[in-house]
Amino acid sequence: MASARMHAMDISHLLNDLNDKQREAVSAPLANILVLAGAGSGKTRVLVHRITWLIEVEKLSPFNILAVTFTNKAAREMKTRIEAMVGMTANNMWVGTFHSLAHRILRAHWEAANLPKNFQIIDSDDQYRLIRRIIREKQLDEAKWPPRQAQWYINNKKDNGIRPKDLPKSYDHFEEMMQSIYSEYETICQKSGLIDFAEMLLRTYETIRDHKDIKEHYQKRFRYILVDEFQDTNTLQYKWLRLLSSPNNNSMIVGDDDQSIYSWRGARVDNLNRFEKDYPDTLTIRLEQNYRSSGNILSAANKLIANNHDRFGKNLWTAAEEGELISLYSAFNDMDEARFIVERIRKWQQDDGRFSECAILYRSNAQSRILEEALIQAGVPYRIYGGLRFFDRAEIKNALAYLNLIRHHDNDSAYERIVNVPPRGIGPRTVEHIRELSRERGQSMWTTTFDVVKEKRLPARATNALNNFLELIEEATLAIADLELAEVIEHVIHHSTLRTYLAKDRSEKGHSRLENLDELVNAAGQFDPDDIDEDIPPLSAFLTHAALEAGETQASQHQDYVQLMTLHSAKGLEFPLVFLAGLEEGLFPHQMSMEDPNGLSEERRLCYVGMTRAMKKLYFTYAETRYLYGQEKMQSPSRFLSEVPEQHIEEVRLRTKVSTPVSKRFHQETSISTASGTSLQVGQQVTHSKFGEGMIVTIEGSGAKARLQVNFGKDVGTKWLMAEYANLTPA
DNA sequence: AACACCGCGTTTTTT
DNA sequence: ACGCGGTGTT
Repeated sequence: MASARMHAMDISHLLNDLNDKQREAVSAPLANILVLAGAGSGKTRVLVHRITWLIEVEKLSPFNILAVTFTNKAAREMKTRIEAMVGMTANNMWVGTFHSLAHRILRAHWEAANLPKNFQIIDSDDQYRLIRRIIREKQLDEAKWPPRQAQWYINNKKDNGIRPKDLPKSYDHFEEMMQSIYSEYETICQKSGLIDFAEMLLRTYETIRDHKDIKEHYQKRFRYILVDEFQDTNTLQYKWLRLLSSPNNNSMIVGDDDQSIYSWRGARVDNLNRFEKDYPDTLTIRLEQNYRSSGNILSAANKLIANNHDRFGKNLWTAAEEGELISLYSAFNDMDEARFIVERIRKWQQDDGRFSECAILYRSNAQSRILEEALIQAGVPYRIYGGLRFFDRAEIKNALAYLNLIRHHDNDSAYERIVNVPPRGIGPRTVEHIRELSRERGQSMWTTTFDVVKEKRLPARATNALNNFLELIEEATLAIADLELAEVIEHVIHHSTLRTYLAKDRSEKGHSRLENLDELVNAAGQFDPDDIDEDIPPLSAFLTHAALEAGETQASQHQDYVQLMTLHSAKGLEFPLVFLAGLEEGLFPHQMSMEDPNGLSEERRLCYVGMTRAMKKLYFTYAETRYLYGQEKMQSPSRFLSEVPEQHIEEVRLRTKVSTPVSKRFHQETSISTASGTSLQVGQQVTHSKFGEGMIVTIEGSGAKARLQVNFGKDVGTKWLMAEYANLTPA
């Protein structure tokens, strides 16, 4: 390696414009390396430069490198940037998500994996439907045995590498039932050659583990393995990576324990520690210089996250100037909060800022509606990031199900989805009959449908309808043989009457569904089958693409929209102007996370993630009252606000009203005495001359300026009153 | 098959 | 409050 450097090779483009730590990581020896990369510390840059270094300096072939990410977006970005640097298309380098890589391995070793060659992917929606069907067939009460719960149980077991056969016999009723559903689910999937997302990883893991030749092949091939967002790996993903490593290869993992926000879906931050222990001679490098946020924002974020324990410990610093203070706005209610945010965004835009530089971040999706209303009212263009993705839309999934069924007639999952969509007289009874018979005979529903028609087992009407369906699919199968991918999809959408069916719906929704179908045809036209695999038919490649990649919902870069998203979806992004909305106890930190300390720490990390998205200016907002679940609720400021030192915050003053410093407001008064000498306290019953009897809900401030919130019951509702004038008497 | 009504839950999301 | 999914009615 040293000799490589002695040559007159120009490596300046690899190391210039990097700080010392980044350079250390990029040019590190071929060893196991843990890069603790703080928010905005340039980790993608380091990964990309590192890979280029491996190729150009260490002379590794791209063939010998494996780079793993969590999202397709991250994989794509990495690929693009590597290609730009290396100056060639590193086609034989594996860069992808855990799932896409697993899928690739399963395709190559389908026999060893005990899968049919044409195994199909089912997404979580398909999985849910299948589980629901199993529960129904077991004649169980869905209310008592929610499919969601069973789905969670199954995925959780798989994520921990546990098969039904590994489960100990249990006499717990619930456990027993879940086991039997899991077992049945596994049988059906195996029989029909279906794999869900968790299965992709588990099956790959088992295949590699149980086949020495395959294991050695990959261990030898992947001389260097790089993993991004390591704090998000789950147990199985860790074991999966562990299996690929050997004494002859090394790994570089990049992660940030402070940005671990996915423990609820199985991510184990602890894997960072395990790496240090399990991988020999690990070199740990900390990237602590932040290139994103101004000084104030960063210090505030550092102070907040310092309240968490068991951290690896990092101290992010920046060379940037202090910048503006964080502004805090205490809104009267959620509408006021939205109004304020929109007003500030307009101001930003009037000062030559762009809408697309603004992001409104919130804890839960329910918060978006009121923000949207305010944005619409003000005529500010916005986009909601996240939500239903393109390939998840029902109309798209229906069209894809047709294609799946045409491609693989035995795909029962696809069959069930569209056998009666659009409605063609094949009702639940008929489908039930076929399902039943298909199980008895151990053949697919498609094949069974043939039998049912041939044997005339059903009334003429149903038989007829089924026959039409068979003909439709067969006709399409023949017709598409010579068509281009986009034409195939167009043909299917047309002949399945999906399009005319949707066209009947004149509403805006129906209209957008039609547009989505057009977009699907369009997407197929743009699709490059080589992205998946050179060796499989374009249609199969496209279906795989659709299954593995949900499709972007992101606003196009060129359009000027305000970005709305949850804090979770904001990870990895940055914006000049950021609003953190709804900083209220119970909302953020969320009620569901407040009971256990780990939950609370994760909420705090989430807050940290949110704050560190901001480059120039950060706003905190909260509302004193908010509509939640149809009820107006009193809210108190989030504890996270009090964890940020006052020196970093400036309170936005309300119009003419002088507001109490937020630090004082955290400790809410519970009692006061009025000018007339009566003492009032929270929870007390009082009488008002006009509103009648009520109960004091909140007391704010003291003395002459004190405000009271009193609940006068159904007819009058809750009112804010000035203690001085309200003239309340104890009831 | 289309529509109306009822009851329930309601944090976060990728593949 | 609201929307979703399930059931029952026309």
